[in-house]
Amino acid sequence: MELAQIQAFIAAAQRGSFVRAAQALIITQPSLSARIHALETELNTMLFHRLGRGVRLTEAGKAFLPYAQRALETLEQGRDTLNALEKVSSGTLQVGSARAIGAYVLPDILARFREQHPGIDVNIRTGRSTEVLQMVMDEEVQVGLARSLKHPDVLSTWLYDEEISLVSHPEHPFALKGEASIYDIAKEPLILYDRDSSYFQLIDRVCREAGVIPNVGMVLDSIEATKRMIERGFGISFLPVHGITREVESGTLALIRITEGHQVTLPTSVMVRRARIYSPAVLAFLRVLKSMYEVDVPPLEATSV
Amino acid sequence: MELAQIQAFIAAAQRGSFVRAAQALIITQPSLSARIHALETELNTMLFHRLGRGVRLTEAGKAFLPYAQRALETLEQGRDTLNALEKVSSGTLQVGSARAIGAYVLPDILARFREQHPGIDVNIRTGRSTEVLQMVMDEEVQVGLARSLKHPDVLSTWLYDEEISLVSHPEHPFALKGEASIYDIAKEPLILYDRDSSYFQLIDRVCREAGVIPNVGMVLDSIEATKRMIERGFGISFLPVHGITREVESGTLALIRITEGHQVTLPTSVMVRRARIYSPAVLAFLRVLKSMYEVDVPPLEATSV
DNA sequence: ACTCATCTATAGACAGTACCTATGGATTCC
DNA sequence: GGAATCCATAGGTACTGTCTATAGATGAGT
Repeated sequence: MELAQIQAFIAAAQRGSFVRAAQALIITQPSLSARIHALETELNTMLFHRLGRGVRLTEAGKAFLPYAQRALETLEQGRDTLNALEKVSSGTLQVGSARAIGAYVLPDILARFREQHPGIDVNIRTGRSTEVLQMVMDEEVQVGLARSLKHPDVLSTWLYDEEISLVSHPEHPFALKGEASIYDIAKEPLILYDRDSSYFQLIDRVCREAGVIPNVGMVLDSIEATKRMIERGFGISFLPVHGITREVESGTLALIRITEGHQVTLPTSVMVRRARIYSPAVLAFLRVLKSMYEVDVPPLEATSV
Repeated sequence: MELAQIQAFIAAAQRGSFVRAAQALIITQPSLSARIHALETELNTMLFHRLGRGVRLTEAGKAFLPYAQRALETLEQGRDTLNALEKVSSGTLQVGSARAIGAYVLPDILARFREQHPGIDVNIRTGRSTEVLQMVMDEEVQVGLARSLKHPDVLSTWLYDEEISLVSHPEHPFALKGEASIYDIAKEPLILYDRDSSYFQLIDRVCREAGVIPNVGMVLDSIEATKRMIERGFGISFLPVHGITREVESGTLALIRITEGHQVTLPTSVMVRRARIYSPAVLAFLRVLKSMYEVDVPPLEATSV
């Protein structure tokens, strides 16, 4: 059985004539006759009575017709679904981003990306790093930017280390001195945010490794809220440097060096689901990351269809 | 799009490997790879991610798979339906018959037919001649035996004239005399049957053409009941000769000649729906009729598949 | 890190197919 | 009875779908 035979069968059934069915399918009448004959041979039954002028469905033909029509309609619906999907995803890029990256780093990346690829729409979804990993796994997004996490089905490429700095009010004794020791830090009320985040766990780990128990004054739910509290003198915090460049330049927040020289960083990666081939939009985005961060992104050698 | 491509797509989706899908479809792996590639080219989308070992459906592939499976299932159901239809009708013959023919003439025909074609089952459906015509029209039966009726879509071939004879009790004055006039007949209680049948209309017409009003004593519902009443002396009747041969031979009923020489007959035909080709069983049946009645039956020159 | 196994994709050859035109045979219409 | 129309067959041919052989890529094992 071939789809061309099914098409011939349906066309002949609808028109009662091999000649008119052939015209409709833009083939010659002997070709259509041969298609019908081949189908009847394979099904081992006559589908049409041949009259002097035209044809008429047999009982078998009448019985088979609904199935034939439904099968072709189903394939047409499948094709339509793919076309709709293509329309939706063609020229778009889904990016998953950890919150800190999404708010303070991704805008620069997107500005550069849009310069070079104005026709590609980008949809951003944010979450914690583990959530971003899952989005990539489930193909809810095509590309993820987050703290480096490992999974056998995901290809991660390190881009940069996010620098985390101690921050205080500009008139705080730490700011006047320009530096603070771990011992001093432990005595100040510490403002943190997002107890479940990798950032929170990082700060907690750094303090404990330094042998101090952090004096957590409050836990907020965002970097922005944290900045406002520090500006009002309610405490100090560790924040990603990318997130406070504007406040530091305007003098409302101060970066404090740690006397012992501790460097706190979060390695940040780009993640894609492992596959042989990536869409042009994904490849374009990875090229922008490569040029901005001057690192090799492995999938870039793969070709697309 | 070809069904072979759909089959390859489904097999690969189910097995996650072109090699195993090819094995399942009993083709080589490059053939399967080519089928998938052709399908993806026609649909203008990737259906599979190619991994190092095996393949995985893309989102587009996942979206298309249910449609592909449903289409193949639908065609399989269509094929199953035809197989079931074939099983029902293969080796069987549906015959529609007028009641008088079905009871007294058809048995001889069927005896002869079964001698020559023991493997063909015959299903008989009876009714009045107009009902038999409709059965042939609707293809509820393949062949009809009834009073000759005309329809543009039905091919009728005369077989014989059914002789209708006056019948009485053997000790009835008519039987003793061996004949009766129309005048005499009109004075006797006439027993008829099936007021709506062509036979009833025939008798009524013959009497009126002879200028007499039939003295209808009773109307029964079958030839058998009519015979029993005549045997009990309740009246006389006109009956098909084929239907009373046994009673005449055993002396329980008598055939009465009509003095004026009236001959009452019903022309009897075989009917088939017009078509170019007939099944072997239909052709076999028509051949038996041809040899029994020594008439040409037109469709016999047509060939079957 | 290297080698081997496994999988998909490509290239070239070729038998089979699906289409064409021409025309035969049958039926219908005038 | 002849013309028109329709379906079926025959012969020719360009194209297709499959094969084998092998290239290229990835993953597993050592």
